[in-house]
Amino acid sequence: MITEATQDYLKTIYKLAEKGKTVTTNAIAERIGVAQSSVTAMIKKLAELKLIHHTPYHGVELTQAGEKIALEVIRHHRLLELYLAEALGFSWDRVHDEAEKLEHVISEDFEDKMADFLGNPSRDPHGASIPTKDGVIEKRALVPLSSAEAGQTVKIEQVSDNNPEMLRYLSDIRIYPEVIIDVIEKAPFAGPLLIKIGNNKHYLGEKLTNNIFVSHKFEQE
Amino acid sequence: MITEATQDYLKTIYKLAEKGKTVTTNAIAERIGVAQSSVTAMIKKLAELKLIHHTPYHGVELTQAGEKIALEVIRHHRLLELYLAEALGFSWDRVHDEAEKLEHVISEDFEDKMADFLGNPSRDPHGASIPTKDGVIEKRALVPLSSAEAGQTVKIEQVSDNNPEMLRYLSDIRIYPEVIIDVIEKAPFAGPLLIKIGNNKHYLGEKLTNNIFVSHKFEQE
DNA sequence: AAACTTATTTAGATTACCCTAAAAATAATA
DNA sequence: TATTATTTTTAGGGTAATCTAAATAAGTTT
Repeated sequence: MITEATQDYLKTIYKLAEKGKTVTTNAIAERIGVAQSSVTAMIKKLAELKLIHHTPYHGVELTQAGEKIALEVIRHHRLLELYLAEALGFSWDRVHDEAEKLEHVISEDFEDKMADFLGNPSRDPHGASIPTKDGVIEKRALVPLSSAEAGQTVKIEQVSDNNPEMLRYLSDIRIYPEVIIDVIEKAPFAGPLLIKIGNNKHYLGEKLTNNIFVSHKFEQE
Repeated sequence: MITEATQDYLKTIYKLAEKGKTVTTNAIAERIGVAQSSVTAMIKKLAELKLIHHTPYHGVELTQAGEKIALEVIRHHRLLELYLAEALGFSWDRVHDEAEKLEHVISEDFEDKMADFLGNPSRDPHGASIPTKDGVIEKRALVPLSSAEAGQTVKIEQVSDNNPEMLRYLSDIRIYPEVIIDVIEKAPFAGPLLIKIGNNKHYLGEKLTNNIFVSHKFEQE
């Protein structure tokens, strides 16, 4: 039986791997919020179940079976986030925590009925891609807003979903997926960005701009 | 922290107590589907948490604190059942199992939003009363259909929610809460009942009539 | 290469829940 | 009342996930 903890580890490994870096024991421990030794123990278990490959001292990789489970959990999570927002009127800063608990317990039937209600959506409220039922996920080449240059016009594609306070601020200043913004200036040494949204300008610090992902307008259309 | 298992035991104790009989270790074990010794252990824990009173060899009783938790879980369960049916189109034989898992993980916020969406309902799809947010539950004097006599006209008030197969049969023959039926004849020695619903007649065995709860029409209005 | 730092793993415990099998208490019957 | 049957509890274990603290391996500096 695949436990909730197992699902959480697989999901976490998937997300860390997505960023390109090798997935270390440490990184998993930090992300999940457990001791490193707990991760070592779980890694051993996951490797026995053939859900990951583990090269001691050199990190882990999901097997196909492991990735399948990870994507199922992620599908649940993202469908839930959108469903909670659309059907129940949750604000976008609250959907993550609720989905985090529900993702492990809903049935296939529940999943299908949500997907149906939502018209088989491809993005969650934060702009993240929703894997299909058979485990296919759209891969987009997004860059953090922090890497944009003064003078560029970019489109907000996605924002991190796990910091409610940040999400509230972002909605205050009208930063959502699909919004087009202009980068007016960029202070040197990874300093704040001055951006323009409609008629408003805002300075955004690095903490923020690392968690906002954009595509360049000219690359889009 | 109140664990899921704790919630399940309290809910089960509440439901058994509701039937009038004393709540024995055995009854709890059977209902939850665990060994008796597991129940003994949990009883010890619940008594330490002052959620129940325990008289060894003579059963348990919920304290006020215990009943409060039980009613919260029951509220979650019944709101969820109705929500799943109304908002997501679940058939009434499927809502129980799904609600059984979700009831432990939804937030207060989720509960409130469901209640809102449903217009603060007082009954779930099987006719069971939904406790209010502050733990008040309407108590009705219902009798099993098996105790009705030939010639009586009764109103279906509630049916057991935990047997999907039975629920499918009941909806096949149009037995739902609020439906009025006539008891045509009753075979002796707790035999089957012949009932009339609209223009159709059906024989119902004891297994069924013990799980259908009615009120007598003349008592109602 | 030796010494230090950092990352990872092992060792040993803890908590929550569950189990089987045996013992003890209570209730039912001869 | 003594015996039998039933119910409940104790005794002793197991699994899954977690922890702290100590040991080991790998990577980095001097």
